[in-house]
Amino acid sequence: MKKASEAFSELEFNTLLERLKKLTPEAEKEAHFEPSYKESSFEQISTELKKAKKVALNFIRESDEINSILLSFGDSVHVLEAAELEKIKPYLEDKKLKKLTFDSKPLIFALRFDEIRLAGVSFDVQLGAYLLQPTRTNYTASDLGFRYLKLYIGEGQDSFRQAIIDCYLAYHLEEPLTKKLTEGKLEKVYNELELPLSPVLAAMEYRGIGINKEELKTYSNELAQMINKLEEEIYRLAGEEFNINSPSQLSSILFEKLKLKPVKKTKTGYSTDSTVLAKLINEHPIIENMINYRELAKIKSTYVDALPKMVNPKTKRLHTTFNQTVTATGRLSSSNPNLQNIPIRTDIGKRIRKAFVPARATDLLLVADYSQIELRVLAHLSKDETLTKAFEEHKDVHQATAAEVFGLPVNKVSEEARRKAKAVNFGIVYGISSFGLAQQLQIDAKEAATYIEMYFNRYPKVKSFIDRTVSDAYKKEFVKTLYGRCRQLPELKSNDVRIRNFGERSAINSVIQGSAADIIKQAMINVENALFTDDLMSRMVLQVHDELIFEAMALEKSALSSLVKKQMESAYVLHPSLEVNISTGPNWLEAK
DNA sequence: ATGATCAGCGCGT
DNA sequence: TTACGTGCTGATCAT
Repeated sequence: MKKASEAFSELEFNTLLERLKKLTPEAEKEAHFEPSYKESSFEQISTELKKAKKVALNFIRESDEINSILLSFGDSVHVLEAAELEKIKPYLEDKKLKKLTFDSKPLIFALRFDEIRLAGVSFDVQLGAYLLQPTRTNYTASDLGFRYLKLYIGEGQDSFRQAIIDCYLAYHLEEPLTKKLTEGKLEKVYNELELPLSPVLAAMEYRGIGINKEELKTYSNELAQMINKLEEEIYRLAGEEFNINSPSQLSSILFEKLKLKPVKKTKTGYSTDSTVLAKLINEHPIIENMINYRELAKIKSTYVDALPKMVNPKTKRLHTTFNQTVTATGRLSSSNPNLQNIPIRTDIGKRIRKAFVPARATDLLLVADYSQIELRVLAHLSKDETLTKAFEEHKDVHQATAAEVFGLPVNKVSEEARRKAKAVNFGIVYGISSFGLAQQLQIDAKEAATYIEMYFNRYPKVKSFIDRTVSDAYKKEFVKTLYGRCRQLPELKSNDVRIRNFGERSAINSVIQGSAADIIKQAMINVENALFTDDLMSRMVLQVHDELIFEAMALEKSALSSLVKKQMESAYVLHPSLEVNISTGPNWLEAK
């Protein structure tokens, strides 16, 4: 049983592991690990605290409030009442006393309410475990305790016991995890990127971003009316009422009742997604209404109605959570609410962005975005002269690609050709196949294959970079980014060619996307430091993969612009160099 | 009835 | 079936 569980874990077959756990009878979970703890007062631990070089730290919290303070010097976990926080404050703020944590960001966040700035966090179990295995879905005490300390820790502990265990693990996982990080040459990305980024993210979350609730409320009513009209029209054209939001009900209306020709299948029936609807647009008038309905319903339910509910009543602002241990590539993710997927493409969606505003109407939002960071990273890593030169000469890269691939002079590149070249560029970054490109461009696979062939003809070093990356990945079963961030690729060992192909695409994309993620993380740390050094009041509030959004004090607009541009462009010395565009406005729409 | 989970879908970079 | 995410609604199943 133990062996099998370990093997699955090793291969990161997460779902299999989960299933295995469910099958484990209670009896096999014997030898539960029981951490010892004792209720202590500040006086009882003050001597040890004074002489300590490091201490594991955790809190027991209820909503935003700290109930108990947990400290460990290695043996038993001390549980102190929250009332002792004031006495411990100087130790928490002392950067020379190393804090070992299980998950530092919530601790930093919790302390902010008591106006304590946690300093000296030298170890974070979650960040370390993530860098070692970025494709795992979670990093529980139970999994990590077993993996690195061979402890049997039951899942589903009550919150008190869990907090004690986490504190214990924060102390005792430091050595084995640090050793593994060193072995994997992950110290740089750990110490210089993830660890210092964590308090920056905490500050951004804490600050939040302003949103105009009333504007969204008005918009919700407008959308409701428009949706209502479309609904009636759809019912009329269908000849009956049905749940338009149900793909299965819609499918039977379109493909059974109205006898439209199915375009593609899903696991459970015929697809009704937007590409299918687009192909059916001339077959029946109901389709156009459906397309419009889908767009409005999506915007209303996901944004217009959802966001106002998430405004913090105390701060009147939206506070996202930036997840630092979720993505396979090293990107951040954002949740509750997700502020990394706010609409921008359509006019319907743009009104959402307009509702994102600074705290004071006199202030501004400033958006700083990296221009083509992923393609620049590709040029840098591949050292392809043609691609590098395009950036150095400040060309429109998609237009330049079109000129190369289609053999046209730049001024003869049509919108159509540029659009195709743009899809090819995206395809390269994602790890291309002619089938995928064909589907994207709605052309046949043969034509797509010639585009790809021509691309590699004109950018031979991109081709050799991709080949090198893939063959390296097969050899090592992992790939690394600019900063040494690692992604394991067990898919490359699969006997299934589709799974191996996925592994190959992941290899290419992870290096490029992950390196870009490294760079913007470095930039965030540097920008944050520079804001303090220059004593600016403006603050970074959001990150959306290749852009940073700031709340800019009106008087600081120009100082902030130059600071941000300078810090972002110098975050990493790339060849071709990094380029950042900056714009400002009274809301997020007008700052783009 | 209520909650958990999956499928389908579509928003962003 | 070109990468990486979050989250909505509806359907289904367990409680």
